[in-house]
Amino acid sequence: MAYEQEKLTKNQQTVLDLLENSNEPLKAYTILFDIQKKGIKAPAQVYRALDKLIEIGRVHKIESKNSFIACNNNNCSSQTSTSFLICEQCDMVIELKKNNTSSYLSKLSEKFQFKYSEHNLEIYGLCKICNSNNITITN
Amino acid sequence: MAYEQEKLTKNQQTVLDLLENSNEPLKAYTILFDIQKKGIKAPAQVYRALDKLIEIGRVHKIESKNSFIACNNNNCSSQTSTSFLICEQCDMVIELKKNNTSSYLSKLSEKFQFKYSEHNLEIYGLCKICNSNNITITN
DNA sequence: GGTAAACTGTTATATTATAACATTTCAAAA
DNA sequence: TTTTGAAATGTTATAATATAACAGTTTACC
Repeated sequence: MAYEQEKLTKNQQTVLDLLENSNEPLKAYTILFDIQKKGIKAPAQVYRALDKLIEIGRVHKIESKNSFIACNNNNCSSQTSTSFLICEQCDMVIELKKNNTSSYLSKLSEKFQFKYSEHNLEIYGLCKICNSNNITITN
Repeated sequence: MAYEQEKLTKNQQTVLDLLENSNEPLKAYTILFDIQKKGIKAPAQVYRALDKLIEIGRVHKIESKNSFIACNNNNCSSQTSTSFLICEQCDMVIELKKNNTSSYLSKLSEKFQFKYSEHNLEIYGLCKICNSNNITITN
């Protein structure tokens, strides 16, 4: 464990701390609001920190929600391909590791004579907990 | 062929015509600019037409590009799950049919005790033409 | 210690999207 | 064939998301 991680600056660390302690993806302006007490006052500061964190693989963007989430994979660094399971009910997100999907997507691309480079995959549905709650309620 | 299609209104048809004649996904404000000569003057008009076209499955949104593309599947109606191959070089997009991915994604979700409902999949890479051009150029 | 690259703080602005509301269209029920 | 109600329209205003630009500061490192 404990990969060598790039050292973060104050703003980057502040944004990452917030994301790592969140149970769901956060929007940029939510982040801004939540860390104003730490001296970050402008959107550009948040977006810059996010850009860097994304670049080094510590944070990912969930495109369909304009939201950001801390990476939960130790060795995601510089990975631009992401796959998420997103619970429609509680907003919890599970991040899948690249090896769960990349080879399949690469092969799928080949069928269309398309050279795979990277991907975003956002799967919506119900997490285990919400699904079992629903079953209980509706029976 | 020739599925019974829901009848479109003037604005919806105008927006759809533009998208169907485009070689790449278009942004909402590009659409607005391109159809101002047809009497559509405000963003809300474009977004309303897009919302409806998306709802009935004639148009899809490519989330990572904030762009819209006409559906090239005759029977996509009411389908919210989409999969695209997007060429990084020429912006061409191939839309995959649902049966290419859904069962795989559904099974993948199950491994994480997650109940699949729908998905967005955006694969980036090189289309056949751009890929072969590149090979030619770089050799 | 000099210096280049990266980061910061700040103001302004661009881009993407929706709210709100009065009016019009149009198909289908009375 | 009226009426009526849901959907669509035109319009103005504003919200939400994101970037540009620039001067000043910190940091790594030679």
